[in-house]
Amino acid sequence: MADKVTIDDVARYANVSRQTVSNVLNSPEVVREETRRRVREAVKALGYRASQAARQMRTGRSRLIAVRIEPAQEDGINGSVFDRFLHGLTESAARAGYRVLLYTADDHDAELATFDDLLGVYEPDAFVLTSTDYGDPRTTWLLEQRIPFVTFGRPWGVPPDQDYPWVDVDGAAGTAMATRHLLDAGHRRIGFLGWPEGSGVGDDRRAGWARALTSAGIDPSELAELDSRTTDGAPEGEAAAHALLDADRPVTGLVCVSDSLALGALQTRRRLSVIGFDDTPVARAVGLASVSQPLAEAAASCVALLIHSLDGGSNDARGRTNADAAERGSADTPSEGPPTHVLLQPSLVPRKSV
Amino acid sequence: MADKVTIDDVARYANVSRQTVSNVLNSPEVVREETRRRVREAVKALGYRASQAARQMRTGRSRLIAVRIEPAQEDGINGSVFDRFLHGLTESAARAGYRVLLYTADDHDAELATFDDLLGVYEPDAFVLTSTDYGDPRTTWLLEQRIPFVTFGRPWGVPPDQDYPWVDVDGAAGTAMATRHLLDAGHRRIGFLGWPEGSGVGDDRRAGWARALTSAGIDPSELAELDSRTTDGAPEGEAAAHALLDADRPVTGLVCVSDSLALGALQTRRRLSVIGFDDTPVARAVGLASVSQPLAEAAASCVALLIHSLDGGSNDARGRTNADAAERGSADTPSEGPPTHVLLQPSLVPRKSV
DNA sequence: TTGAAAGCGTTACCAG
DNA sequence: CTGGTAACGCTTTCAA
Repeated sequence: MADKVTIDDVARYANVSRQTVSNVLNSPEVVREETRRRVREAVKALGYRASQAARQMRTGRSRLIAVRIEPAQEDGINGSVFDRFLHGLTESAARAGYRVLLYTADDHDAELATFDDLLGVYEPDAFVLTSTDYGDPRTTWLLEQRIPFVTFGRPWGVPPDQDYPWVDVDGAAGTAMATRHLLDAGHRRIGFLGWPEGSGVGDDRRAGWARALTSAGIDPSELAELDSRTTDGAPEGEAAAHALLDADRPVTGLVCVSDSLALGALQTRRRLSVIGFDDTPVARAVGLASVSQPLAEAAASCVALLIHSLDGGSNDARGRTNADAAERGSADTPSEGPPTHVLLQPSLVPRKSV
Repeated sequence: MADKVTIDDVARYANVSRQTVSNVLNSPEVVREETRRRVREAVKALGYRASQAARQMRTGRSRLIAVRIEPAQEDGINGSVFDRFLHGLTESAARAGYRVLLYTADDHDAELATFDDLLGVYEPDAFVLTSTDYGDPRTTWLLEQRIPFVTFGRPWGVPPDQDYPWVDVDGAAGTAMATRHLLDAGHRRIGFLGWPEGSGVGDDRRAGWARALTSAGIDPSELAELDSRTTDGAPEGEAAAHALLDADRPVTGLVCVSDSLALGALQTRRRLSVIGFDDTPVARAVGLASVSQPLAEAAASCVALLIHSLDGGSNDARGRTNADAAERGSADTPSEGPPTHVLLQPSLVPRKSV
C-alpha cells in the first residue's frame, strides 16, 4: 500500500512540472497563486512527502540534530532532568522540521570520534551538548570544524574568544530565591548543601545562596560554618545535614544543590526546612520543595538558536519569544543578529518540606 | 578540512574503480585479498565514510530506528526506566550500525500520523514501541503496513493471529521472587500494593505475588484481604499501606507494583518490609529493595530482533518473514529462524527495607 | 575479479 | 512564472 509517491507523481497529478512542485514546497512566493493551490491539493491527495534522503543529497542538509543520551547517573535521581530536556528538544525540533538523533559516548574522546563518525555518515546539521565542563574539548572541536551547535549549560572558564551559543538556567537566581523564601519564613540560620568546589554549576548555585544571605544582612563570616560540600547522593546529604544540625549554632533551614542531597537531609527526620534543586519526581513524591528549571523552554531555546544559524535567521515557524524575554546577552553581542546566549529563570515549587 | 571525501576519492587513491571500493565495504569476499587490503588502507587514510543519504537512495534503507520518547510521567519516578532502556537501545543500535531517531506523540492517533510522516520523510527501517496496551492500534497499523517493529512489552489481549516480535521482562517472576524473599525471611502476612485491575503489566505482577503465596500454602481466600489497588504515586501508596497495616490481621511485608507506591509505603514509617519494582534511582537513594529489570539486555534483544528481520530475513520489500511468522500464531515457529519473542528474567536487589 | 553505466528523488541552474 | 537538464554519492546490474 505504501508505495512511494514521488514529486513526479505530484507534478503529473497537478499538471505542472517537477520543480514547480518543488518551488511550491520550498519557495511558495515564486509560484502563481492558482498553481500553488492546485499543487498543494495534489500533495494532500497523494499524501506526498519529500524524501529526506534525496533532499539531503541535493542540499547537504539532513534536518537532523544529534544529541548524546547520558548514561543514568550513579545516583540517577537527577537523570530525569535530562529526560525532560530531551523530550522538550524532540518536540521543539519536530515543530521546526527537525528530528533528534541519539548517540552515546563514554567520555570526551569517544564523543569526538562519534562526532566525526556521525558527520561522515548521517551528517547531522547540528549538535546539542548537555554537560559542558571546564575546558570541554568538544566545544573547541566543533568550533574548529565549524559545525553548528548549542550547549545547554554556560561555558565555565572558556576564553571569551571561543564564544558560542548557549542556553542555561540561572542557578544562582534559583538558590537565591530559595534562600529568600526561607528568610521570609523567619529562618536566620540557613545552610547550604553543595557539591565540592570546582563545578561551575555547583559554585554558581552556592553563590546565589551566599548572595541572598549577605544582602539580607547576614555577616559574610558566618557563611563558612553554614556551608557543607559533599559528593552527590542521599546518604551523603544525610550525613552532611546531621553535621550542620549538630553544630553549636544549628541550621534551621537548608538550601541544597540537588534533590538527592535534599532527600538525604529530609531523611534525618529532624526539624528542618529543606529546599532541593531540579524538582525531580522524587521531590514531588516526598513533598520536597525544590527549584524547578524550565526545561521545555530551555529546549525550545536551544532549537531556536540552532534554527537561527541553520535556516539563516527569520525562518521562525511560530513566535518563539521566551528567548528574548529571559535573555541576558553576555556582554557584547558583536554587531548583528539576536543574542546567542539565553539565560532562563527557574522557579520555586513550595511543598511541605518548608 | 572536513571536505567530503567520496567513494571516488578512495577509488582514485587506491587505484581501483568506484565500486570495487563499494564491494570491499559491502561484500568483501568478492574482492581479491590484496586489493581489499589496499582499499581498506585508502579508506582509513582518507577517513572515508559512506554517506548514509546516498546509500539510502540506492538501497532504500535508512539505518534509522524510530522510538517515541515518552513525556515524563505524572509521577515520573518510573520515568528513569524508559530512560535507561533508551540508552541501551541507542548503544545496541549503534553497535549494529543503526541510529535511534526520536519522536513524540500525545496519543495513539497522533502517533499513527507521526508513523506516516516519518515513513514518508526519514523512512526509518523500524520502530520500537514501548508502552503497549490492550487493543493498541499502533501494532495493528504497523502490521498492516508491513513495517518492521518490535515492542518492549508483551501484547496484552491481542488476538493470536496478530503475532509480532516482542521483548519483555517477566514481571510475575519478579514479584514471585520478591514474595518468596519475604516468605524466606519469615513473613506470613505479605500484602500486594498494585495498580487498578485492567493493566496488563499490573495484573501480571500481581499474579506472581498470588502464585508465590498460594504455592507456599497460603489459603487463596486470604489473598483478597492482602491485596490493595490504587493509582500510582507515593501518597496513594502511603494511604493504601496504612489501610493494610491497620487491618485486623495486619501485613508485615509488602510487595509493590512500583517504586512509587513502595516509597509511599516506606513513608508510613511503620515496621514493615517493603519491596518495590523497577529499581529506580529513588529506591537506591532511600534503601528500598526492588525488583530490577535488565533494561540494557531488553534493549539489546529489541535490536537483535529488529536486525534479524532487517538484515537477516528476506531483505526484499515484498517477502517479509515477519508476515509469515504472523500467520502461524505465537506457539512455535518450527522451521524458520530464531524465536521472535524474548522474555527476560528480573532480579531482586535487596536493601535495608527488607 | 574488475570496470562502465544506470538510476534512486531532489533541488539548482538555465533557458523559454 | 514554467519547463528541461545536471548533479548530489552511492549500489546494482551488466560486460569485459
